Parts: sequence; C-alpha cells; structure tokens
Amino acid sequence: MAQNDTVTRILDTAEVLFAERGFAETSLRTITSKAKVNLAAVNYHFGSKKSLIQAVFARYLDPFTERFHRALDALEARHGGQAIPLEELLETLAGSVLEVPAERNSLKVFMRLLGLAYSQAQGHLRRYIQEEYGGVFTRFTALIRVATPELPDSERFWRLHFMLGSVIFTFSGLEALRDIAEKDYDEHVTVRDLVRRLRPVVVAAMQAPLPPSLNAQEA
Amino acid sequence: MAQNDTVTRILDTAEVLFAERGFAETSLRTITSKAKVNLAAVNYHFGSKKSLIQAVFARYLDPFTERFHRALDALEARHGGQAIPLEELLETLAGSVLEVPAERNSLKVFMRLLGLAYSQAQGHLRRYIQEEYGGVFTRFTALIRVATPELPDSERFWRLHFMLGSVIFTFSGLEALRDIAEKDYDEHVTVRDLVRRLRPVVVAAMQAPLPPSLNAQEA
DNA sequence: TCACGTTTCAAACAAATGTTTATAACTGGA
DNA sequence: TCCAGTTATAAACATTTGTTTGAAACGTGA
Repeated sequence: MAQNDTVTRILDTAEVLFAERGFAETSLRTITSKAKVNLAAVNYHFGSKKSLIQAVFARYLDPFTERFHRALDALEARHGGQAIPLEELLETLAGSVLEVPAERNSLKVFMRLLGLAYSQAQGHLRRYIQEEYGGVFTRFTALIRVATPELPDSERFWRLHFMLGSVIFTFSGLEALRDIAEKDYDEHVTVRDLVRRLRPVVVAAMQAPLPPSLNAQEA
Repeated sequence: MAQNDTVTRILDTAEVLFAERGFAETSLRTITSKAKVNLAAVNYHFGSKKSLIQAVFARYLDPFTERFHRALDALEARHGGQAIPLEELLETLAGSVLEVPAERNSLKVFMRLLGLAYSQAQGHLRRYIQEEYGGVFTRFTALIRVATPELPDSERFWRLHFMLGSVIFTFSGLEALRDIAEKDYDEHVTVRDLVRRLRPVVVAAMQAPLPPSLNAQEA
C-alpha cells in the first residue's frame, strides 16, 4: 500500500532524526526530504508535528506495554501469589525493553527517545505518555513494593527514581558517553552491555542500607 | 552600572527559561521581553544565542570548579598522599555543588541545566563544557579511581555516569517529584534530605558486585 | 561644554518554521 | 470505462526565528 509506505517511511526517518537532534531541532522539511516524501504528507497523515511525535512513541510503547503486561502475568502466575524477587522483576523489565525494538534494530533510538521524553520540554508528550502508559508503571511499582518490604514507602519511591534517572540519563546521553568510553577504554559498548552493567548496580542501590534517621541533624 | 544590570537581568531570566523549556524552545524575544530589555541587547552583549547559553553555564560552573578544586586541595592535604575514602570524595563533591548556587537559591535551576547540557542536542555546549571544565572532572575521577581500586576502569566510568544520572535526574525533576512524595507520603523533602538519601545508594552502587563477564552470552 | 566611546532602542532583514490550499495523480469497485 | 475516495504534489501562507542596522540616548573624562 502506498499510504502505508509513506507513513512508515516518515516514522522511520522521524524517529532517527528526533533521537539524534531532539524534537524542536528537527524540522518537518528535514524529515520529509530525507524520507523522500512530500512536505505536506506529515500534516496529511498525522495532522500535526505534535501528533507525529506521539505516533513515534506509540509505535514503540504500544508493543512494549503489551509485552510487559504479558510478561508480568506470566511472572505472577509462576509465583502463584508469592512475592516475586526483585531480581526477577528487574530482569522482566529489562527483557521487555530489550525485546521490543530488536525487530527494527533500534534499541538505542528507543532509549534515546525515552530520555528525550523526560528531558525535553514537550509538555504534551509527558501528558500523553502518562495517560496512555501510566498504568503499567503503576503495576510494576506495586510489585516492587512487595519485593522490598524492608524499605519504607518513601525511601523506595526515591530510590526508584534514582534508578530511573540512571537509566534514562545514561541512555539519553549514550552517543556522547559511548564516544568517550570508546576512546578511553577501547571497547564498543552496546545497549545490552549497559543493561548488563546496570543490573547489579540497581540491585545494590535498592538494597543499600537505610540512611541515618530523618531527625538526626548534623553540620 | 547599567550594562552590568542589563547583562545580569538577561542571564537571570535566561537561566530560568532555559531550565523550564530547553534552549531551542526558548526564543530571544521571550527572554528579552521578560527581562525588560531590548531584543538587540543579547546580540550586543553576548554576540549570539549560543554564547548566551554558554555564559549561563559559565556563571554556575566557574565558581563551582574553583570551590571544588580548593575543597579537593584541602582533602588531599588532609590525607597526605594516602588514598581518600569514597565516602569523603562524594561528600566533598556534594558539599561543593550545594554551596555554589545557595547564594542565588537556585540549585534546582543549576541541576536542570546540567541535565539539559547532556540531553539536548547542542553539540557546541557539550564541547564547551568539556573543554572548559573537563579538568576538574578528570581530577575527581582520578581520585575516585584510587578509592575504588577493585573496579575495572570502564566499569567505574559507567557507574559514575549512572550515579551522575541519578543526581541530575532527581534534582532536575525535583519540583514534580516532591509534589508526588508530599502527597503520597506526607513529608516535605528538602535538598539536604535527598543528599542524605543518595549517599548510601551511591556508595552501594559503586561497590556493587561486578556484572557477569563480557563474553558470557545468554538468551 | 564638548566630544567620544558605550549602551539602548525601534525597525527591518533574511531565513526557517508548521500549516493550509488547490490541483493533480492514483486507486479500486460499479 | 468511469467515477468516487484517497493520496501526492507544488505553491503559498502567516508566524516566528536569530541577527543586523543606524540612529538616538547616555555617561564620562578633558
């Protein structure tokens, strides 16, 4: 189909350019010329640039959330109501994230997009992602709660965001960091390498000793 | 002085707007109108928008690097050539970061700007920061290296960036996160609270067990 | 007071942006 | 074949962008 071809070509080109330069820094003309598509095609098929951005995310997040929900279903079934260990939860999350874009060989694009979703202004994007995909995140954190009963709720809340920051920050700045790492340590780092490196760090961080009591004030 | 007043007003306004919306999303007209300054003033005093962005960073990073260097001098002198414990290095870093913007009460702006420096495209910014302030970071990582001899160089490199991500992400999204935490856990979180919570997490993350060997491939 | 360098200001500039329009080309079923 | 409906295309549109210009206002030392 011709329209499908155009739509797909726009999405393929847009996601790469967005990941490389950000949303505001990527013009529709850059996208359409690189995709060999007429300028008006974006507004015709997507309506607006905002909608194009959301469509780029949906193409990744829709399959991801479905896979992740199914993986969590299986995990819960396997443990039959018992608490699921932290490592397995993290493993399942990482697995679902890694699976999705493997087909298009663009995991790094996916990660970079997630980073942009947080760091770029684009209020509409955060709202869209929260409303559309907030549910699966809520489900995941509820399971994490069961897996880490020793943590006070507020402490777990903050530590989850510490780790979320690690992941998003690292992947969204991946290109730059990779260049440095490659130059200094002479090894090419793949996203899978980073996930492997992240695993023990995240587990250790979640299980770190509690900070000194809230009331103990010192200079 | 009038020119100083104009320059300062531009910088004060620009840093807030940049932090809120990003660089590309903030126009010179928005800055100058909010700062009650003529549009041409930016190009007159700074030369270009790029230079303005760099100047915004310099106003934070210049005092910070100087303070941090002095603090590291003192720390090294105190240990007289002996290895400095990881905890003390982190403490010194945290202290220097917290000190600088305290005067202008804009720690969150500082943090958000640091986050943008990494996540936004703006190649010139990364180059500028690297060339201008790479030295102090190199010095710090060299000390961290001595404090964590058990870590392979590349592993330490990545863990440092994991933790950098935690800090920048958390503080740059502090406003939103604080609201949630306050609502859900009924406690007001100060920046110092977060630093206290971060300390054991960062230490545990740096001391986490090494990931399985690079060559061990599994499904 | 004068003159000179600095700073401000309103206006204009060229370029780039997202979007719309009107027309053409194509498509598949009657 | 012919005709609706869909898609593609080129052109134009109104804004917005960073930057430049030239003149006015200002400040300061002679």
